[in-house]
Amino acid sequence: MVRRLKRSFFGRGVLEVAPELIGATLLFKGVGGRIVELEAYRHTDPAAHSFRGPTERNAIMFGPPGYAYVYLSYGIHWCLNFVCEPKGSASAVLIRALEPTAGLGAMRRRRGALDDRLLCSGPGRLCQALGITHKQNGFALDKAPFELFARTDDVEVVTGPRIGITKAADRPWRYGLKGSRFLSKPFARPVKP
DNA sequence: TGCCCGATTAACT
DNA sequence: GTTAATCGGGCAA
Repeated sequence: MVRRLKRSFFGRGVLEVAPELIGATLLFKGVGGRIVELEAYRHTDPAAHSFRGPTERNAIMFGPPGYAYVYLSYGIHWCLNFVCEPKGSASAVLIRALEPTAGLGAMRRRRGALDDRLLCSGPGRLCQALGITHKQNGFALDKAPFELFARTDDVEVVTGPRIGITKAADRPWRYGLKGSRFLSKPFARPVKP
């Protein structure tokens, strides 16, 4: 039984929502896959875009949950977030990697002839593969052209420090599907006692 | 207005 | 391992 995720799914604590999204399926115009990696950002978190208050860029983060926040990273790459928590809490999850399952042809065309492992393994890569840009900023996640489906299988979720940030880099708010071949980077193996 | 730097990636050595 | 590409946000002046 496939269950569509509604906007209300996101109206809870971002640290609660984040692990539940691992294994969920994200499609944009029928192209996408299974979410295998993401990171949580809260407005009380110095690494979050919303930390210093609302601006033109981050306005969507301060709106209601269940919408897409898309921003340009390093002047080059688009990155996709899902807004979480009640309106005004300005928290979101950054979608960092997908296991491609639908529309492989379109993804290969947009990304160039690469190893399928590199199609969606990174926040900029997956936006390029799905064709997501600033035009989708503010789109509802439970309405076309977006589709989101809850996971249907049991998954094992691993956590670790977030990637590519300098502030609050110690907080373990990166979540991944254990053993996935489509992570942007491996998670550190637990150290033996 | 000017300057620095970033929730990144690919192509280097 | 290192670094260029590329540009908007945020802050100092």
